[in-house]
Amino acid sequence: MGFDPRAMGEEMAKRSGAETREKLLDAAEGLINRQGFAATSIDQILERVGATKGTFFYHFASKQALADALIRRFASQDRAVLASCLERSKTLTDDPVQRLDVFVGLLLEVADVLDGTPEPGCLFATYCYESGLFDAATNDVIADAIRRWRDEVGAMIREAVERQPPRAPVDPDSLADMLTVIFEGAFVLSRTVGGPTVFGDQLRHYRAYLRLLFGAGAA
Amino acid sequence: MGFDPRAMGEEMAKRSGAETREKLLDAAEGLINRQGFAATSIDQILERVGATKGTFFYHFASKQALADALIRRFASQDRAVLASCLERSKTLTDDPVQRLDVFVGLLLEVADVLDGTPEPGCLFATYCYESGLFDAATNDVIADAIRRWRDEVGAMIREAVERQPPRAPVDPDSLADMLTVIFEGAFVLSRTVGGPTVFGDQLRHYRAYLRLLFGAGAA
DNA sequence: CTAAACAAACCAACCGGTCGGTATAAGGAA
DNA sequence: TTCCTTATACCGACCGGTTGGTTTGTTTAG
Repeated sequence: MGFDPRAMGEEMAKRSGAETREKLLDAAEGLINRQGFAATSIDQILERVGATKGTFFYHFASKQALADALIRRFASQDRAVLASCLERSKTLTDDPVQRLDVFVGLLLEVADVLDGTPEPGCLFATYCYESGLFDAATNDVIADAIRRWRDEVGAMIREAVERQPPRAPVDPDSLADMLTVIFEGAFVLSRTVGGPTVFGDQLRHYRAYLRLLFGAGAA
Repeated sequence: MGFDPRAMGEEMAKRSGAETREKLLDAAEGLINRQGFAATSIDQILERVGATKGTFFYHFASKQALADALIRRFASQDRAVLASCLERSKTLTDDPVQRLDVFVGLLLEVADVLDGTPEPGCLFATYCYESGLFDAATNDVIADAIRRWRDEVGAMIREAVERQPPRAPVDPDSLADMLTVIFEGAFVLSRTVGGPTVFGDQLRHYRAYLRLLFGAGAA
């Protein structure tokens, strides 16, 4: 968001190319969240921002390029969330089993934010249900992002399993994937039937499952 | 499906309006699964079926009407799966805790089918990520279908909880919703990173969670 | 001067939708 | 049986509007 302290008067600094680009991306993301990519026209995006066609094609070579830039930005934010929770959980505890629990606890804060968002959406899912419209490179961005969660969370789970044998046999990869599954599933649930604590409730189930598996205190 | 026993020769009965309608729905579903609704043109559907514009608008008043007919058909199939698994689980055992386990076991067969499908997709999710394109009645079909799962599975869980207090506190509704969440999440996972046993693995985690909660098999 | 944005006209392709017409089969009346 | 009517099912040319994208030129700020 970062305001520009110099230009708080009335007129925003006209000479900010990157800012206009971000505004175009923001408007596109909002519209795509409701209608999908195909139904979102360039004119609609332009109308929201208050720009003209020339401006759009100055910043993006094509609509496809917009789509690509958009998921890359989204994937970057997603990566930041993962890295932040990962790092904080490592700082807070050294025990692998506890760290896993703390990690999910930190994600619960993210879930609360999503539950407080009017129309929560995930660009990954939106794109994947229109995957036929995008080229391989664009689709790969999504796959890479999801695989990163699997790798990082999977590593944590492996450490926890090593420290404390789970109460039931566990496949670390699919158990790590389950985090993605729960988030993506919660998006669908939230957008269809709604509810004020969908993300939180589902993530708490995941945490309860982990706690039962690694049975804190009791074995 | 009901075949016409009179016209089994070679030429299909020309006078089969319902059949053409189904073919249009099938073609539309396939295309929408890959591109979404907005990007799927009527001409594309027609080309697949080998029909012309006049035929389409003879069977459907508009593209919106096609969308509506399509989810209603999908919701009807979805309802059939739920009813089938529900009824069979009731036949197989009387104990509420076991019935829940059997029910999920039957769904595992469905999961195997999905894992064997080239491009598994759920129209509910596809629509929900383009929800801005459909009217309220169309969107309601999806919400009703998902609520039905919550109600039916939620009732089973409540009976199980009553019979055998779970190892951790349980909210029946959100635990029932978790089934939908896992399926929908598995769709996204399957379509992005792929894998031959995504649905099965995730559903097995759900079953493992239930077994740990209700201590089936081992206590 | 150059980067960044505005303005407006223009284009071919495609979109959802309309419309007049046609082939076929069933049903009734002669 | 033959003829006529009627409804179903389908055809394909056509229409106005929108789409992504282009072009050419002007303006503004650093």
